[in-house]
Amino acid sequence: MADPTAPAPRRRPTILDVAAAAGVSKGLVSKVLSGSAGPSAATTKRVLAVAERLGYRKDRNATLLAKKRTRLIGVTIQPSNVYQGELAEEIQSTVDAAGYETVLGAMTATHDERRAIETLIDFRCEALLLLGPTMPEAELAALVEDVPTVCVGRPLNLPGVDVVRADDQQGISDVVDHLVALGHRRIAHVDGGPGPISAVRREAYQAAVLRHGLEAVVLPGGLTERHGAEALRHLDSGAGVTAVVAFNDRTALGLIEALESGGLRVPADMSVTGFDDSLMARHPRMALTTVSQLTLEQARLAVQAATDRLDGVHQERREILLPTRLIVRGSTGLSPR
Amino acid sequence: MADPTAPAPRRRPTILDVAAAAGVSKGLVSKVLSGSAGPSAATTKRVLAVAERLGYRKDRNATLLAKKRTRLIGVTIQPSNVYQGELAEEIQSTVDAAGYETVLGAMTATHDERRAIETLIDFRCEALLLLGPTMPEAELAALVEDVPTVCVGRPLNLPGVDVVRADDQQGISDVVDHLVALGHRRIAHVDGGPGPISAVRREAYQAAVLRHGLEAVVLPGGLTERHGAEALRHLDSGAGVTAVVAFNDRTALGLIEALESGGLRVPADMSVTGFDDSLMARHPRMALTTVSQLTLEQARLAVQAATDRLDGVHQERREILLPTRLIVRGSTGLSPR
DNA sequence: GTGAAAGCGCTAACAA
DNA sequence: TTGTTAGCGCTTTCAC
Repeated sequence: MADPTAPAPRRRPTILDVAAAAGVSKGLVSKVLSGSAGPSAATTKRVLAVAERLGYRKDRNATLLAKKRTRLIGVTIQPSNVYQGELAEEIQSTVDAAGYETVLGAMTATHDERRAIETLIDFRCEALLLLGPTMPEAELAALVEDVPTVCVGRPLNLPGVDVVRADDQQGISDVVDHLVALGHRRIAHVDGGPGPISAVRREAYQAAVLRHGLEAVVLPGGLTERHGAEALRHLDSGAGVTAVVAFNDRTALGLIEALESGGLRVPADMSVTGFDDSLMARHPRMALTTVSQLTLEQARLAVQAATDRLDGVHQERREILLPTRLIVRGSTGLSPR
Repeated sequence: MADPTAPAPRRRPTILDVAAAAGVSKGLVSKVLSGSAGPSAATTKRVLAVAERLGYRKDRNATLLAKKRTRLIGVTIQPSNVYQGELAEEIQSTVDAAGYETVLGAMTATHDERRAIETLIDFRCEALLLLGPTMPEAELAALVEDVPTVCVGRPLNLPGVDVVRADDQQGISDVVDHLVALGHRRIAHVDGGPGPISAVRREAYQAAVLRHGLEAVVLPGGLTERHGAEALRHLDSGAGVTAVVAFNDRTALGLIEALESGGLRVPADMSVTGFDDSLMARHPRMALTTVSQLTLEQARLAVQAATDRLDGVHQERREILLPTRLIVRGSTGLSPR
């Protein structure tokens, strides 16, 4: 019951179709389409017109297979993470400008970091940008052994892997100085849980309070509002704490929520600080004192590090620390005692 | 000055290397690696072991080129958009479970929607999931003419394109009903700017106030806090407005910020509502009355629509509207008059 | 300036 | 069960 008037199941045109329609060889078409010098102006024009008319598009898989270099840079990302999203967007633009292309490898519940990285390698990416990788270092080392890799946003000490991240230590140190200047003498820290960034901030906190001759009080925490709220339970053991340095903005906001629902005022009874300078921190109702990172700059430098390696500019391992900036808002005030 | 002890620039092993090392043909290796029934248990074991030892990974480009079907589903995404990130994450999981794979096409400043879609098509994606596409409809129609496409999160009336989105009309209608029940008789709307979703919500607002015999007051706005704040300028022409239905949470929060910095109290002097039920809306300091969408359900249904088409389950165009839920919080209260 | 032909690394149909 | 072979659609020498 075939309908003779129905259009043939339109096979997507190949380079051969274009070549035939333009009356040239496929080799010439390839040269025209990749913009290499050689083809005459007349041929170029004709081929381009035919390709356009046929709605021709190169098959990317075939192209990449045939090419010696792919000029592909793979980026792992957790799509639901706002910071990584912003990073990825800037990375994409920078990579574009550098004459490379990006491939995103999403990490989700069913698709862990290892799989994401493997997929990117399978695409024959020439370099990898890992946004806040969480894999065990040894595994990661084995996985990216043969491909230039840049780790963004967390410390990582692997031979061939460049690192670009914010100077968290400086950021936390500034926060503590700020609180001390306000007269606080008992300053606690809500931890970010396991993970290398938490460790950096925790240690920075400990070093900073020690420097001021104060005692370190570390409360178990995590990355989200819930963890911040729960940290309060550990706080109320009457230790006389008047200020809390939270791991990040979300943790801080969760803590504030819990404090206020318990009848305490911020900052009158308790000062609280965050980290990230997120959108929420900026709203006057929140007015969170926090630390701002140069996110876009991180993206640019990470791409730079990768392309520099690919272009043979540098060989040795690089670790780039970007400055942070303390943003003082209304969640911190003079110590009540 | 070549160092004779330096390892040869390790060429990545191909299927031929594995075949040679295992003493079988590359065809057999291919079968083993793709898990097809045929190879004996002994061969399978041996080949797998060799592949493992050599650190062999299939070249994805070669694989995809050789295969008849790619089982690839392309997803366009604005990485910095939180909702799209959440959607993408759930989409990836669902696609995974359906035996397909996703490819993300990021849209950025240098890489617009057209390019993102073209790239996905170039990968030979079998279907496309467009998250909140913004291209002109006619262009979009021509672009996705030959590939099954699902539009997520905005209305779109194109012959072959399925649509999955929240029932914004219902959501806005509920909001207006809620305000009217609180005694408000003069309710304004801060618009979301150009774009199809704004149109839907604006019209829903107009229909809803009309239904209550009230006058429609539409203020120019946009998607972010800034637009919400600016809307205030248009509001203060003493029109006696006591409640504002903002396009989304961000617009609403910007408006609240501006109102309060002008000395007005929310909701005592003015009730304000948002849309999205974002993280910020939930914080007690914000306590924004808003509308919640079933984001994850949208992701699942969108994937379902795509795979159903690919599996030949349905042919006709589908438009799926998901219910919304009014979340009443502290930003709305009794009308002051 | 243009064409011919040899791959790129894999799959899949067919033979053995 | 295993091997052989012809592509997949493109790039890239190397002649002409």
